[in-house]
Amino acid sequence: MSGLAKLSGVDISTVSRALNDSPLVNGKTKDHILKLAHETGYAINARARNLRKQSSQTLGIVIPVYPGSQQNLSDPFFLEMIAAVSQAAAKFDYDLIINLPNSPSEIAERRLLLSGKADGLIVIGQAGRIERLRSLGDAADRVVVWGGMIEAADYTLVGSDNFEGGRLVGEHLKNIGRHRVVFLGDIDLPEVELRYNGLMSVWKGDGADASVMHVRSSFDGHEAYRQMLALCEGAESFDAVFAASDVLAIAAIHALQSKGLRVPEDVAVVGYDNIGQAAMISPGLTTIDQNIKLGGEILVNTLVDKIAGNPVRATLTPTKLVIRGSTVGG
Amino acid sequence: MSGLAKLSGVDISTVSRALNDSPLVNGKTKDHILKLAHETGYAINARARNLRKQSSQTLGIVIPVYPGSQQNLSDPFFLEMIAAVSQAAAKFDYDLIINLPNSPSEIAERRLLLSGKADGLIVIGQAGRIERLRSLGDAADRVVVWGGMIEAADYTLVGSDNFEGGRLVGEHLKNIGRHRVVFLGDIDLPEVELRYNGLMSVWKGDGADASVMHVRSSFDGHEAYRQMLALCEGAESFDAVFAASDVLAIAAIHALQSKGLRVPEDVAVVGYDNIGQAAMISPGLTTIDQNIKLGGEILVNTLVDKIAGNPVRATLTPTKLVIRGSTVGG
DNA sequence: TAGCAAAATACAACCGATTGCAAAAATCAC
DNA sequence: GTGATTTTTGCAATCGGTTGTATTTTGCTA
Repeated sequence: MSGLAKLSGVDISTVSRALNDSPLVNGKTKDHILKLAHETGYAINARARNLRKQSSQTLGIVIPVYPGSQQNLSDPFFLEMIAAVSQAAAKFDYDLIINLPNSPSEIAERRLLLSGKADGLIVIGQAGRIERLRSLGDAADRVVVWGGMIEAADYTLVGSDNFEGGRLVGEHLKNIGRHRVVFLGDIDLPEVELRYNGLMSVWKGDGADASVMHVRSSFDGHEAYRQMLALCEGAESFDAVFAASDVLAIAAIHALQSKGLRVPEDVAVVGYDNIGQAAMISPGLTTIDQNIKLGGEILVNTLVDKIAGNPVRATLTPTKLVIRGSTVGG
Repeated sequence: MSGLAKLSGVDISTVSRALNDSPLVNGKTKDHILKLAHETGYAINARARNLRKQSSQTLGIVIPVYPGSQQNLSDPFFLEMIAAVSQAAAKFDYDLIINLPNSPSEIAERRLLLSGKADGLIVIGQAGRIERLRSLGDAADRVVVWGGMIEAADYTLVGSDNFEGGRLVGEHLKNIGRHRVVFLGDIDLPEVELRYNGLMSVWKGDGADASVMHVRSSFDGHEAYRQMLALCEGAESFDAVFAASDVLAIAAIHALQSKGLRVPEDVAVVGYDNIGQAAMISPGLTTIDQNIKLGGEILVNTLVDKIAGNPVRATLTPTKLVIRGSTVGG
C-alpha cells in the first residue's frame, strides 16, 4: 500500500480510502489508484486489516468426530453441511475455517474465538460439547449450534424439526400398514431422541397394536450393520426399520438383504438426511430431507446477527418426507 | 497482553517471551505469568501475531465445484480429503480455510494467498484451474495441487497413481474373464484419462479379443445414471463397467438393476475411491483405494515444505484394489 | 477578487503482538 | 569487594493497514 502511495503520489490514507471505495476521495484519484492497484496486482494485507479492524472476516465450523461424539466423519451429511455453510458465509464475504477435533480435549472453540482467528463459530451437534460451550464466557455470544431443540440449551440453537421428521416417518409407516418398527440409532443424542419421540407420537393412544423397538447404534455404518445382523438372528420380528441417518439405513438394507430379507416387501426401511446416495441405491431410500442448504444459510445468518450484537432466537428448519422404493416399491 | 504485564509487573515484551516459552525469561517469572494467563483465560491475539510474524498459520483448501469443473460436491471423496488434510494440518498447528468456489470466475486462490489469509494453498483437481494457477506469480510457490500426473504441469502435483489404478482394474477384469468393458467417466480430465489408459494397457498387443467402450459422464451420479440407462437401451453389449468414481459406480449399478441386469452375474462393476458407502451397498463395490488419508498427509507435508522454501518434487501415493461382491460375488 | 463552504488530502495515532538491542540485575572469579 | 560475565528485563521499532482530525485545495457567491 505504501508502494501504491508512492506510485500515485498521494498519502497511504488516501490509497486506503480509495481501495475501500470511500466517498471521501475524488473520483479521478480513485480511478487512478484502482488502476495502479490492478496493474501491480496489489492485494490488501488481510493480516494488517484484521488487526486494525478487530475482525477477521472468518467464521469457524467445528465438527466433533472423536469416538465419544457419536458422530461419524465419513457421513456425507457433513459434507453437505459444510458446503451449505461455506456458500452462505461467502455471501457475507466471510471465509470459513474448518475444525475437526478428534479428541474431546481439543479446545478448538476457545482457541479460534478468543484468539480472534474466527469472528464466530458454528458447532455441529451438541453431544459432549455443552459444558465446553458454557466455558466460553462472553465469547459464547458468537456461537451457534446445529442440533435438536432441547430445553436445557442456553446457547443459540438452529436445527431441523426432528420431532416432526420422526412423526412424518411414523405416519408413513402407519399408512403402508407397518406396525412392528425397529428404531435404529442412539436415543441418548438429543436429535435422535426427538426423532424417536416423533415416531412414537403417531401411535400414542392408538389401540396399541404397534410396537417400536429401539436398537442402539452410533452413526457408524459398520456398527449399525452388525446390530442389524444380530437382530435378524434373534427372535424378534419386525416389518420396518427407521434409521437415524441414511448411512445407517443403507447399512441396514445391506444387512437385511444379506440375511435374505427383501426390502421393502419383508421390511420397509426409512433413513434420515436424504444424502446424494439415497436416490442412487437399489431400492431407492425413503428418507427425511432436512433441507441442509437452508439450514446452513440460517446458521450463518443467525451467527452474523449475533456477531453484530443483535438478539436472536432458536430456529427450526422445515422437514420433508421423500418417498422412494425402500418403503413402497417392490 | 498489556493486562498481563500490569498484573505481573513486568514489561509486555517479557510477557510475550514467557507465553512463547522463550529461554530468555527467568523460570519463576515465566511460571508466574503463565499462571496469571491461565487464571484470566488469556489467549494471544492471533491477528496481531499474524501481522507481526508475517504468517497466519492457516492453509487453504480450494475445491472447485462449479459445473464446468466436472467435480461434484456431494461426492464423499471430498469429505474424506478435507478430513485428511485438516488432520494433517493440525499436526503443524495450521488451521484450514475451506473454499468452494461455485463459479470459475471466483479467484479464491489469489485472494487467499496474496492477502495473506492463508500461508499456502491446496487445490483439489486441476481441471480449468491451470491458467489460474499460472497467474499467481510468486505466490504459486505456496500451492500444491491434487491431481493426476501430467507432463504439462509446472506446479507441484500430488496424487495417487491413476494409471496403476486403472491397470489393476483391467487386470482384475481380465482375470475374471470380462472382455467387453464400459469405461464410465470423462477422459478429458487428466486423472480420468490416466485411469482409462491404465485399463487399456492390460490388453495392449493381446490378441485384441477385448473391447473398451468410453461412455462419457461427469462426476455427477444422476448423469451417469442416465447415460447407463441409455446404454442399456442401445445395441451394445458389455459384461463389465469401470466407473471413474464410486458415486458413478453406484449410479451405474442402480441403472443396471433397474434394467433387470444382475450385478455381478451379467455385468461386473468396479468403482474408484473406496468411499464409506462402497462396502455398504449390495452387492459390495469392488473399487480402487487411493489412500486418501495418506494423500492428505503428503499434500500438507509437501505444502509446508514449499512454504519453508524447500524444493519439492511431485509425489505419487500408492493405490490398491479392493475386491467385493460387485465383481466376484453372486 | 475576497470570503466562505465544501471537497479532497495529509498527518498521526492506533490495533496487539514480536524482537533486536540496550540496560539492569544477578552470578561468578579472584 | 571489585570487575567481568551471564541472566534477565525493559525500551522502542516494526508489521501494514484504518480512521479521527487537521489542513489544504477547490468551487462558489457576491
